[in-house]
Amino acid sequence: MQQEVVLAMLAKEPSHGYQLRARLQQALGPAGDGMNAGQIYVTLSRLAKAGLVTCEESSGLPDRPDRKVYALTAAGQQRVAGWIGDMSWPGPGLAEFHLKLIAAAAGRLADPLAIIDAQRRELLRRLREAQRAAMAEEHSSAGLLLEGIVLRLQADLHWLEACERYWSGLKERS
Amino acid sequence: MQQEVVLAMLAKEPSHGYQLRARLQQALGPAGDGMNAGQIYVTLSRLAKAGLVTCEESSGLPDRPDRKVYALTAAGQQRVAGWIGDMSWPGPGLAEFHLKLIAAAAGRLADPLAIIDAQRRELLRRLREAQRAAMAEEHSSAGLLLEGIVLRLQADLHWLEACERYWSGLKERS
DNA sequence: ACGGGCATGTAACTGGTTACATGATTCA
DNA sequence: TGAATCATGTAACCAGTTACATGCCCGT
Repeated sequence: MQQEVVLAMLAKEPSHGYQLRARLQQALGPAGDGMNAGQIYVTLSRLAKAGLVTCEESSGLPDRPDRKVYALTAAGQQRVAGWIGDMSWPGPGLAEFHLKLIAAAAGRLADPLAIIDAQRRELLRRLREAQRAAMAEEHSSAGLLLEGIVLRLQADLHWLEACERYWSGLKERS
Repeated sequence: MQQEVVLAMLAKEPSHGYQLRARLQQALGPAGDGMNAGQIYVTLSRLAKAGLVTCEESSGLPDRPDRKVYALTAAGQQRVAGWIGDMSWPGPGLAEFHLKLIAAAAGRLADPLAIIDAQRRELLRRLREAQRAAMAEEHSSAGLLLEGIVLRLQADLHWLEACERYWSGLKERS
């Protein structure tokens, strides 16, 4: 579980580990399977050690198990803000960007539509760059690879359109 | 640098580190930038420690710098074969699959067209699965994410077509 | 010969992943 | 009650990455 993702989930509100995990799975749906349960706690403890997160015993009910409530520190909030502003496209998967939008909207940190727009500009830039490189490498093996990269970028741009429709629909309904 | 990639480059013939790096960069072209030079040696030494690779001093010319020639062991060849046969689609990037085809063709380990075909079947299977899941999650945030996954899978399938054209062109010319 | 760049190699850091431990909750 | 499961937490492992060390090569 990437640290940024956990931080972003925490940006909405201080939570227990299982709450974070539940929200994560709800946001990702079936695409979010295959992640180890204990992973989130590893990440949380490392974030705490790095000072991005504080951890308090939830002393609400005396006989409850000793759960810990995690909350962002100032440094943590800063890192989340930086992450949201970072427009380098997440190669590995779309989930990261998707969670970024959700976190930005839930924590009222930024306007999802603005993020989508900035991301589109960045993606278009890369697309042009890849297309230019593909021209130069035509009919070589590297050119073939570039063709694939171009196709993926175009698919991602189409997905951004879908994101825009989704989030603008949510916005006008609020 | 993923270990499998280095092993695959080594499958063609025993080589020095810089030969591997050069071949890698030629195969990837501009898409292969941004990798640290020393990375390959880290990987090679770890592979040697794991017994997948042997390392001999190149005692060809006596006064040359003491380069090391790396070669696959039987276990290493087995791992490469397993990697080539593994049809789980490489999420992170297309480069891995691309290198797989190159390695298979160069080492005469498998027919690239057969790999492409098997990969297409697997991709189609995942596409159907994602589309079915997307139906169930319509208009939820998870559904949006699934839509993106579908678009990427379709793009990858189109790229496979391009791969097929490329490799079948190479084949008939040989 | 000397300085910069390059091929090579090594050590340490980081972060994701796995495996397992512990106590609580639920259900037969 | 006792087994199964779950929420939580910890320790260790592994691989990718970075930073740096070393020694050769080449141009001036």
